[in-house]
Amino acid sequence: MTDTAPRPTLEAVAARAGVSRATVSRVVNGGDGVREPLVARVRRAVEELGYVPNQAARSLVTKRHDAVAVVIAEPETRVFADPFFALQLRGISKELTAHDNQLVLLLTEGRDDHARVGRYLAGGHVDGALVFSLHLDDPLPGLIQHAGVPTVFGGRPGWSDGRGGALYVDSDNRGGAREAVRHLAALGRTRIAHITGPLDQTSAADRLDGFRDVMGDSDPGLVVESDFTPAGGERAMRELLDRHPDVDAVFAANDLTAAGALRVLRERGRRVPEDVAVIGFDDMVPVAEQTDPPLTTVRQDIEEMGRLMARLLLRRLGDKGAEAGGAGTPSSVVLPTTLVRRASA
Amino acid sequence: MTDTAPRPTLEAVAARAGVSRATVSRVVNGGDGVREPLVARVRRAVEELGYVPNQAARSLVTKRHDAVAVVIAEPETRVFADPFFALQLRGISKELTAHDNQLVLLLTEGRDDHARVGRYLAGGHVDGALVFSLHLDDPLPGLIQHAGVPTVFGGRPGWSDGRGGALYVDSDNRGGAREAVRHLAALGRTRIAHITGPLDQTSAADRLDGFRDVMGDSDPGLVVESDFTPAGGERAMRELLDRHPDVDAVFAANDLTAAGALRVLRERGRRVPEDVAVIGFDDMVPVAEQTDPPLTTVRQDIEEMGRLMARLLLRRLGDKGAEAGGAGTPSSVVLPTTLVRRASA
DNA sequence: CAGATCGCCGAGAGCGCTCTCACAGCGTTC
DNA sequence: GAACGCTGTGAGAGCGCTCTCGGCGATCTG
Repeated sequence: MTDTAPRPTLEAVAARAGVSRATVSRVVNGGDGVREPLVARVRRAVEELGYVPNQAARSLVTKRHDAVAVVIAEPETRVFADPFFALQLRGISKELTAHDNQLVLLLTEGRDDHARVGRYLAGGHVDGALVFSLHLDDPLPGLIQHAGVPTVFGGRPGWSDGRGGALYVDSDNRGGAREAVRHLAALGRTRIAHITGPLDQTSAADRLDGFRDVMGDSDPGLVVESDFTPAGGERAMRELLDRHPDVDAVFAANDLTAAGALRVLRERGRRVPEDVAVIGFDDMVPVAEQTDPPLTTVRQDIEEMGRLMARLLLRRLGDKGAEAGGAGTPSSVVLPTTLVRRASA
Repeated sequence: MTDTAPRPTLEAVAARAGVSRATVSRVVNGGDGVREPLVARVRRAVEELGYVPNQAARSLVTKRHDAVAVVIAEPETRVFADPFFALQLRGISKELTAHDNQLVLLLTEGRDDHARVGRYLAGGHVDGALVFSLHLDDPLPGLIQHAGVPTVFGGRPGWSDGRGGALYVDSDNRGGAREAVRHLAALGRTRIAHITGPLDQTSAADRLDGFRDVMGDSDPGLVVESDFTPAGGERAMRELLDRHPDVDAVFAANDLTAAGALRVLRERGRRVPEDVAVIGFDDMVPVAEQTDPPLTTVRQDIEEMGRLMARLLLRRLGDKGAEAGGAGTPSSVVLPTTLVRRASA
């Protein structure tokens, strides 16, 4: 409640320590090239006055902000239905704070927001951006690249193959899907179906590719497109059961979908996993553990993805500066997945 | 990749428009007191050059940052198990961006992080803070008050009764609990139990109070302390069933706990809701809809809570400045809850 | 129609910091 | 013992903006 205590400036610290502003600045920023007795004196003055550098003034001259934007597009859709982004944020946050960077969160919904984000990023308020954009046709990535802000994407952007240079971190959706389907096959299942996610998202497309890697195009009827929701899972499962009553295994593109499928299976009197084995994707623990039976699924290390995204970006930012150029330019990363066996397959 | 295009300054815009820096500044900040032809000329120059104000320079003189910190303490515990914080964040974000404020996210885990956050807030990088601190003994709120940053808490802080002035937004945990228990009573249940959350959190304590408001202290054995987790819910339910086999209704302090209880009930052969009616709290949709049977629960408007928190803070910040003082000082808000009837009660 | 008033605009100071540059002090070399 | 390097320190400019203040033309008053 003490209204705006006048925060001490460099000048004040300098006066108290009996040195110049420049020396205090040097000490505050690492203390290279200042002799020990002075360093101590300055440190003490800083301590006594409770000096904290004014970031605005600093940024003004360094053109650095030590801040990174995290852009999450269209949160309504999916983001907040599961802890996916929360975990990524945690990973990002850890890495960022470890390097004294701030996290500016930008949530967007709809087109006008895109413009706002574009302006913000172009405005040079942050040093870089971490962007989550799920859909192929999202204009956001384009805007951002246009803004010229160093960026790392969460999940492979749909267009990244052709053009070079887009940095991203993704998990091995295709490999994970393969593993899931192989597991079902190893269980002796022969009529294995796949309920996909929305195929305009690379994660869903990649999981479908993984499925096909193992199953081939043999019976296209066993692939039903869906939308990552439980309701979608129910619908797809019904369709599947009607068209192919002999189906004995289902690989669902995510856990929510699997949960929906599970319900329909029970309702239709199929036992899981005896009659039909089910595997999900994501390992959304609160869901996967609550289903009946608990869901076998493919886990991705989400927090680690976040951490890696931040690390990649920070490294890129560092390279531009005068950091040790030894590490070379960073490149995109695809993280492995692991199959988590519970009861459903 | 166009390395740091030299962003245009006020000076540049002024030159192009043939006016002074001051005039451009006026136009950029609302344009009061500048005659129309000039306004238009400046606007055009801004457009043509793609001018974006340098926030650092601006903050340096205004001492305003148009940024608010959101502090989430100890995310590991509970935060990321459910979409609770994600939804709050969304509400906060909406309100903040509507008033052109940025959201700086600070996630903490452990004591050293507290110090870091304290330093950051004291450093005056943001105009205010929105703080989520779940536990009574959390030192963070103290630190923050000490830092003298205008703050709004998410959820009633444990100590706020005695001391004055702490602004918070909470949902009506006590009232919601009362409603839940009354609903069970109206169903004709007489042996109503309560599985609590961790009682060092005000939300859990308030829900217990609400339970007692209706049930009195009649049978203390019907209250079992737990921890907001599914496993805790299972444990508590078992204990309850062992001690009171005649229990015919359970009010669980949250949905996760209720899900655990449901499982034990089924395992022990009790039908829900016929033998035992169950109500949760939170309306964590992905969980509440997946349980068998779907969970009756108490919903709180989480996104609205976030929005309100931001609104309160913004208003407080505005008051300090030269805004219309008409609205008076804002005060804490308690949001109503609603009972969502599904199948479990 | 003179004088007071008002609205609009420009000049200039200064926010708190970093960074370059000059210079002081010291040790080294021939 | 003079010339030369160092290293450590201070002086000062300037980052891009806001905001006060003073000037000046236009309007209002008596």
